[in-house]
Amino acid sequence: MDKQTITIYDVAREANVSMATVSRVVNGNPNVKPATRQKVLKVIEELDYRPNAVARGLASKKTTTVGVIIPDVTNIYFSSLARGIDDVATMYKYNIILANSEENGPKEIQVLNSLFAKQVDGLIYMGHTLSDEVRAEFSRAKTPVVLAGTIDPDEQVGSVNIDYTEASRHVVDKLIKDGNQKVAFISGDLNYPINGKYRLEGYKQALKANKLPFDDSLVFETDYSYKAGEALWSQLQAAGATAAYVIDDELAVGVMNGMIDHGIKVPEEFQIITSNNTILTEMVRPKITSISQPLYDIGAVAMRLLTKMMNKEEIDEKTILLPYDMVQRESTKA
Amino acid sequence: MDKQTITIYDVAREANVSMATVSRVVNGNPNVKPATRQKVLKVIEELDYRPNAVARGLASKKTTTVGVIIPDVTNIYFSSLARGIDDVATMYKYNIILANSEENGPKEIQVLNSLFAKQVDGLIYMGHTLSDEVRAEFSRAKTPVVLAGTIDPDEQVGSVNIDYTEASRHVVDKLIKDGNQKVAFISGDLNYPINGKYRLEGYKQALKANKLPFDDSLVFETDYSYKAGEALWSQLQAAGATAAYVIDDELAVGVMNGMIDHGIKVPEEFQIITSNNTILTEMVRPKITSISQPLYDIGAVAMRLLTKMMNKEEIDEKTILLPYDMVQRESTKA
DNA sequence: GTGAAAGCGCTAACAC
DNA sequence: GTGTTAGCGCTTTCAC
Repeated sequence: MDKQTITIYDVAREANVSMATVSRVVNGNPNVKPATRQKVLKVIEELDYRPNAVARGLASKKTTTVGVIIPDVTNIYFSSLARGIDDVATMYKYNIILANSEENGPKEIQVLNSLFAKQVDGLIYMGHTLSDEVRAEFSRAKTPVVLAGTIDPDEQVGSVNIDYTEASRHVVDKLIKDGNQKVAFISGDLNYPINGKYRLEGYKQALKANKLPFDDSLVFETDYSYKAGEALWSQLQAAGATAAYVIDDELAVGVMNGMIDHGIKVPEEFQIITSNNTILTEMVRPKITSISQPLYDIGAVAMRLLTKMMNKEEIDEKTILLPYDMVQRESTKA
Repeated sequence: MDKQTITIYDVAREANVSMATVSRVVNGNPNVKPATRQKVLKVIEELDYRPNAVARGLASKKTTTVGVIIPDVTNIYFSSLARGIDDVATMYKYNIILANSEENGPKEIQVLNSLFAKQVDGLIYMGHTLSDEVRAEFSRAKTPVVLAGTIDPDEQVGSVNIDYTEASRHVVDKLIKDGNQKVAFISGDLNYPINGKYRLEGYKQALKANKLPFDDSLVFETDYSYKAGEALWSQLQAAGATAAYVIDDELAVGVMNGMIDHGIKVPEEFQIITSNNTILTEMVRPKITSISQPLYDIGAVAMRLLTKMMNKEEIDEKTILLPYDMVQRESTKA
């Protein structure tokens, strides 16, 4: 037997006012006489009344909830973005429905449908790529969408990223200038535009600027995992690489440990630069030089952009690039 | 001008049936003639009808949404739990509202209120401790609650953990048997029962079993952070410790690196065992011996338990202990 | 400054 | 097997 849930109606009755008035005080509407407000507040307190957000959502067509699609919360890159998202969401009184997509097509679609069914006011999408099916779902629902740390080559929806091409060019250039003629590009799936298009392009630009030929055998496509990196040492040796730019920190740690475990000295004989500057880069020995992306900020700015969209505010620019940096550590020459 | 949202009513009209029938087919109720079902399905397709979960939630008083309180998604220990939670939630058609608490009292309460206002069907709480205020909120809302990787000494609500005392006793015993007379206990906040009560108790039990005195100066209370660990080396040296049991992996890596960076050899001169067996333990050199907790499973089992509670199924035991293990690596003697 | 009343889109008896 | 009809608890015109 549920202890009867108490509603706005109960409060109205006890306070001798109408539901509308109670609603006004609950929502901070200024058009209420102070005395009335006090009276209502007192009754709310006495009855321990708690507004039902579901009913409010139905009536107002706003849920103050946003959906967040994440490939895997367990991945520090994405969870850092998520943290930024949640913090500014909280700041603006939104809650987050978090869903792991595994970047698995059917599951992604199902999850999106479920979020839209729940009438989220907006959506933040994170992933390595944006499939046509997902894009189709975005336009089917009229809900505003922002991508965080995720590229949409078409720039149809809002997005927050760094300039991956430029960052990649920057660090590969450094590696070359430090004396490496053969710099490996160690990537995840090259079908992801962020890898195969942007970062690879930056890699090529650096080669070109230094009048070095592009050599296919120096491009490695592998899993985003520690183990995958660990296994790469012999192929890197075979290809004659003396340095590598790696697109993921776990992968980079794997590459480095694989090298070291097989007697190759870092940075003396092999140099490494990675991409995400997660705490990992500081926990291993030698510490790894890295591009530093403002992960938390990417998430935070993405959520901020989304709040503007949800409020139908004027947006000056919906494709945002945040500045990156490079942190010099022990896996490269100073 | 919103393109008019289409409702169950529109479908009913177009299909020449009642709203009830549409509702039945949408919800998979078998009491519908196949022919009718087909007709309705066809109209749903044509109109691109999508059920509104908010309206459903209001009418049925079930939102198929559960709240999840997490101190920090960015922490791999908690995000591993969260991943297990989300996977079985999805399996049972629930969505997760994820909220970072920072283990900050007022924020925690506010977040809880917001989740309850959204009428979550259940709640999973993660944290290092359970304040009285939080406990009070739990009982104020009649919503079922399960703790994941979190201790409630009172066992008032459901919970899933490992036996921290026993695990702690086990590894400290090993360290002693391996020849260490002075084993440090490196902990986070000792006010957290999981540390100050359970794990410390296991530490003491191991000492006692080996007829070693308890020595206060071997107990270190510090932050759960890499930096904090790194700074500990001199105090450990001063105390004469030759081994340590550490309650967090990041902290353990910090302790180890601090030692190594100051010329102390691990494991020859100092041995370390940590608690969470996250991927970190494999990424550093030497790799760190660890208690292995089934983090994903703790989350998964917690969510499973919660589904049972939400369905008001019979629960045999709401305080669940999952088995732990120890993984021997390079930071201890074989 | 306040109230009356019409929904929001759906479920859940209950009747037929 | 299908339809009717109350609500669910709140917001939001529109009057006054």
